[in-house]
Amino acid sequence: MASREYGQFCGLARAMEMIGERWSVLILRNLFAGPQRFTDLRKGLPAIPTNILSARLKQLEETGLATRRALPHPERAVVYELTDYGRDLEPALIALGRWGARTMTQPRPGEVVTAESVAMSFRTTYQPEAAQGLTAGYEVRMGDFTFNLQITDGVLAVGIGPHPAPDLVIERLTGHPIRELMTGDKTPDELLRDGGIRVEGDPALLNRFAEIFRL
Amino acid sequence: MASREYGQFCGLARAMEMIGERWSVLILRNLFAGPQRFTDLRKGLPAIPTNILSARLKQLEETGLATRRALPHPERAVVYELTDYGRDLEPALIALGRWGARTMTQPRPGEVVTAESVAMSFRTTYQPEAAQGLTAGYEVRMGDFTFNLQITDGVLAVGIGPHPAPDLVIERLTGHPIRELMTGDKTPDELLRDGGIRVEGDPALLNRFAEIFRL
DNA sequence: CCGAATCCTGGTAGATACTG
DNA sequence: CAGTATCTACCAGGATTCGG
Repeated sequence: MASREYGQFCGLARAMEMIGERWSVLILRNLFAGPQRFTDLRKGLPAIPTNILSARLKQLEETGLATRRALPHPERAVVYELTDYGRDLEPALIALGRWGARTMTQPRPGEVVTAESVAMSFRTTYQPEAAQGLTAGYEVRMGDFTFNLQITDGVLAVGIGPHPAPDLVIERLTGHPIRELMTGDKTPDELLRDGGIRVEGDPALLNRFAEIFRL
Repeated sequence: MASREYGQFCGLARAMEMIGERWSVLILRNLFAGPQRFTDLRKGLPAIPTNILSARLKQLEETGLATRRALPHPERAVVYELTDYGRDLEPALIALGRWGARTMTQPRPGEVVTAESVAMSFRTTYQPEAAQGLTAGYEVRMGDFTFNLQITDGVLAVGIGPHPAPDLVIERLTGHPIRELMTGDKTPDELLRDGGIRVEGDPALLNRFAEIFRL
């Protein structure tokens, strides 16, 4: 079941036996965006060899972190999705991602930005204290990617794709305004003035956004 | 620097590039117990090949998570210790260890219990809310291992070895009383009555202990 | 004795081709 | 679409050896 063992009776060792192999946590990260087909995972993990993806999915299923489900008839497709047990990894992955983000100044040559990694960065930068009691829906459009961020009574849910009923739409026009907003390099007003972003909806929610998602 | 890359501009991917190889996080876990010599690490990681330990330490040094330091003259020894950056991983490792501990009912055949893994389990089971404002020093003796747990204004520090001035000493006599205390399988009174443990010091702190460390 | 480096073997990952 | 098959390259495991 566990791939290779460490020989220690230790929670951390058990965790690493289950998710410590190459690619496992990135597959899990992508599954947090919702059920994914084999091909979706390939698209979101451009560098993964297909035999490895196969092997990892099999292992995640065996260890009870994900399930494999065949969609009903007309859609002849298979989807993988997290179990509750797999979903319980979220705090750990957020903590890891937050730690790893500290060395992320610029993309290295050859590095791509995927929708799932951006979705993850919304989770890692989320400041629950700054969103105390807030309920609001954001749609964030960044070139090819669109995200829906639903905050319900201070609890964040991130999805890929448009928001059905956003309170505020933030659209990237030029540069990296979302990142600048989250780092504090630029203020919302500056970005609106110099044309980096365009917004629709309640403008007060833009300032709130900059407080809630802090790098 | 990073061992093998994932080709994604993502904090989680960066983290896994730095600590995702086999044994890395267990080495880090052991370094949380304080500066360790090569031989200490070998003792705490009985199954690690020495060349791998060597290679990982070199990598941890290169990536800035640990430093290698030669002790001053009479002690001709080398110690490895965490940098601040390495220490920042603690929340992530705690979250991972807590998640992994859920499948830890019984040691599997061949699995050993090391002092560092027990020390880690005190960190993962620690409930800060239950220790609000508390300041107390515990010494926990479990057969070969002794731990010092210092809680200072609700903040926990775990060390291996005796406590210089404990407010309460908990000594294991038979069975697995500490685990039973932490799981709630037995109450402090039951354990005192049936002789599983012996305590010295403020007995009220024993009940507090059972609230603070919950599996 | 401590802290490794070296060597060999076997297993896991990477790249690509192929198939139900 | 969702994988399997095959081949190669690299990394981990285990034992031994070596220098300070």
